[in-house]
Amino acid sequence: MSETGLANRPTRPSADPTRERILAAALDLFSERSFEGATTREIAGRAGVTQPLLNYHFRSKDELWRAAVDGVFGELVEALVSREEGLSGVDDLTTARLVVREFVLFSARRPQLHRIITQECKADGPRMDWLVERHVRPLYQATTERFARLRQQGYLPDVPVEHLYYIVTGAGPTMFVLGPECRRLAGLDPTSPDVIEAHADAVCTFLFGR
Amino acid sequence: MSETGLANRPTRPSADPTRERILAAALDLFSERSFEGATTREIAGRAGVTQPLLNYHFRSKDELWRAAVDGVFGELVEALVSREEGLSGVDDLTTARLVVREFVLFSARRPQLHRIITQECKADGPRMDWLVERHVRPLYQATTERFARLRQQGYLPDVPVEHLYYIVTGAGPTMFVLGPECRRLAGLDPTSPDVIEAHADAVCTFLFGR
DNA sequence: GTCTATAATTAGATAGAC
DNA sequence: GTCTATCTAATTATAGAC
Repeated sequence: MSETGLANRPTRPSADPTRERILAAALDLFSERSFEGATTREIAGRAGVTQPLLNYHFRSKDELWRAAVDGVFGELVEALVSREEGLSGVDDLTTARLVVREFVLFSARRPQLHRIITQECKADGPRMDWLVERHVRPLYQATTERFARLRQQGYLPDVPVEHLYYIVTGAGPTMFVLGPECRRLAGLDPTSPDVIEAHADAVCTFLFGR
Repeated sequence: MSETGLANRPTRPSADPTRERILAAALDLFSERSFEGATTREIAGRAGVTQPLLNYHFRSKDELWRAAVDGVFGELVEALVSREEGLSGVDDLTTARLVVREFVLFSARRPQLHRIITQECKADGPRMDWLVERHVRPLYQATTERFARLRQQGYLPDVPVEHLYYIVTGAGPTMFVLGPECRRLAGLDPTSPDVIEAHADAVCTFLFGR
């Protein structure tokens, strides 16, 4: 996995608590309302500071967005890498199951990541360009390589790995990305551990069988 | 299916060509850029008219959005209903396969629908409220009822239908929702008939087995 | 570092001519 | 119906005090 670049990614350097509160608020609002829909005033308000302070800590709205995105992707990579590190000696199928499971759990914990990917990758643009090349491509590489190995071993149906990638990244996170809808529509709380477990089970059942 | 209200939905009344061009441009831009990200000036520009004309044909930006959304959902319901109408006497499993397949084909043809659902259902708001109650809930009802029947007959694994719903609405459209990303990342053209067919096959294999 | 005040830009909507 | 011109409000970013 190290050849694909997943592991050697920097964690954010700053530990300024104000800066961190701004980043957390920015991630929430950007992911819910999209880049244009989120206003810097509201981000500041949720972080408990005034709006011009964002321009002190970050050069622009755009740079604030990038910093917030770097944060969540760092968390995802950290979750996947540390999950896999605890599995030396375990067979490929079980490893894959557990990594996919970890991916679903992460998607439930931080649906913001998939919300932002969906917002920015619907159309070409400078933010999509940055997002794909910096963050999404390494994950795509690692994932499709894993799926290819599993398919060769007969653990997955004969489906091209590109399609498998979009099936898994769709089936896993969508319930959590559409959390408010899910609550209204299905009467399920997508933040409850039971629901999250059930969804991870469901996705793994379809992917790998019972 | 008629009890769930899928069939008795009005088709849009107007046939004014200018109005239709505005609606088409609005659907594209709203779905790519989100409600706030799409400007009425750009919608007007793509439709080949001036910005104030939108306020002549539609009371507000909000009403324009609703009209555009009514349009795509009308197309989806029309596609699903007419697909099923051509299948009297066919067994339940084959019918389900073909309806899911039709859903994937529609998602490839009109990814705008899922882009808009994703944008609006990430957070509660007046547009999510309207969208869910008017359009999404009837589809959710019809879909989960179908899945419940198939599960009883043993055609689907023992997974709660709510999870099945989010697995299918995630796995089917995501490749097309993220069309520009897919092109860059996987080198596949998600508008090409071959790719669309392959994805429909992959989703059906994933869902119903070979 | 964090604030108040404000500049510069841009958005959606309206008035009124044709 | 469609246009030009313009109003009002809201946005990001900057200046400068503390």
